[in-house]
Amino acid sequence: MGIAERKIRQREEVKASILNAAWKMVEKEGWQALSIRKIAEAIEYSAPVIYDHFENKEAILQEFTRRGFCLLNESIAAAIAPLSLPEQQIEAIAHAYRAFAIEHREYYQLMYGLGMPGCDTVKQTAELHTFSQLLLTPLRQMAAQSTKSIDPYLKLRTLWSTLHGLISISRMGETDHEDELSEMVLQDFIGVFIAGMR
Amino acid sequence: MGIAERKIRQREEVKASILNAAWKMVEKEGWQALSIRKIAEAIEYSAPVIYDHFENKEAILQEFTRRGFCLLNESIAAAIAPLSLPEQQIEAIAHAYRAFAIEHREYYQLMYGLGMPGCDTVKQTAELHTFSQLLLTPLRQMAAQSTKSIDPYLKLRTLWSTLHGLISISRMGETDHEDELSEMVLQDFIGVFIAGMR
DNA sequence: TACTTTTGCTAACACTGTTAGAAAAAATAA
DNA sequence: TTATTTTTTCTAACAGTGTTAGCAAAAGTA
Repeated sequence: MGIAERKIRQREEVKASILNAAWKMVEKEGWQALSIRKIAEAIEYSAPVIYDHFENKEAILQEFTRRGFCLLNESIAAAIAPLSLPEQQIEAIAHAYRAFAIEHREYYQLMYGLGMPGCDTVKQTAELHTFSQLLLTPLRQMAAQSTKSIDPYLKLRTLWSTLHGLISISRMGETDHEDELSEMVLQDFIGVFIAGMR
Repeated sequence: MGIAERKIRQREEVKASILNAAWKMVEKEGWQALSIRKIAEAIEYSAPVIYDHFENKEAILQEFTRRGFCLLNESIAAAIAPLSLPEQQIEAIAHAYRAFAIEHREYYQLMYGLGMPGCDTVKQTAELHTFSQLLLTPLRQMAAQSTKSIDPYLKLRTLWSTLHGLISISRMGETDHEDELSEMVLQDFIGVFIAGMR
């Protein structure tokens, strides 16, 4: 009986179309404008149908948060893959992080709860662990090579904080050339950060 | 005719009670729970009265953002006042910033649009300029003393970014001892940051 | 064809910010 | 004091929001 399979397939098609429609809306009008009723209209179903696929609106945002971190992890993984020196890897991570935040504006906004009621969602995202490990590996290598006594977790936090802070502050900036400025700040920070670990 | 004066006084009493009621609600239930109707109920007026004092809900949030930056600026000014060495001042600023974010959780959340639809409000806050100047002064002094060629604006951004990132990332952390960790990260960063400017 | 299950819809609840227009209160003028 | 004008404040409504209960229709099974 392939009928059960078809039902599952159709179910997942609807689920995909929900996320699809939601994403289109976010791209056009931002997270604020996203509403269950508008998604329903876009997929040509009534609003309650959405609750057969997602527990609530939060769950939809959670799914996008997860996807965002997946994309970010892939970006970073790809950036460090061709490099072997931990210093170079750290620099590559920083640039990949910034590039992701600029390229995938909406994703980043949601992931870090900037102007959204999805702030508590992040810590429940499993992909965050992968992200940590991705940064931790080169930091551990550098800590091992260093003459100083260095805590890789501490450095992970410092690096991550500055990267995220850089994006956040840059986003609320007034000037038009925020991108160039953030590029320079990043370059400057990375230099000091790596020098501080040697 | 003291009657006009009394009217103005009464008007401002109502305005103050709006902000008062709003703040109490935020302290108890967070920014998400703040609603015009609930404020109206608390001050024992009908909802439209609020629009005689504030253009819209955003304007109320804007006012709190302004107040938040005032408080932060005062905190920082008080912290650097007894110190003369720019290095010490920068360190004091960093600790004052962190202390403010921890002590005035809700203020900080609003000021930087964490989980709130008041993200665009920040750049319209005049007090932000004072804040910049407060950090810029010791950074300029250090840049002048340094053998290197240092851009104080660049360093301002780096410092601010890391401070804000530190708070943000720490807030979405899972562990209970986030405060101790952020304290250590801050200490570590300040060391590297100041060393990098000498 | 009759029965059962799944699916999807309408209608409603309890909210939200915001505005128009009427009613009540207060201040001014006669 | 009475009449008029101005100011203040309210009720009611509009257009939304997320979410749920319960019914009708479609689809699958016997």
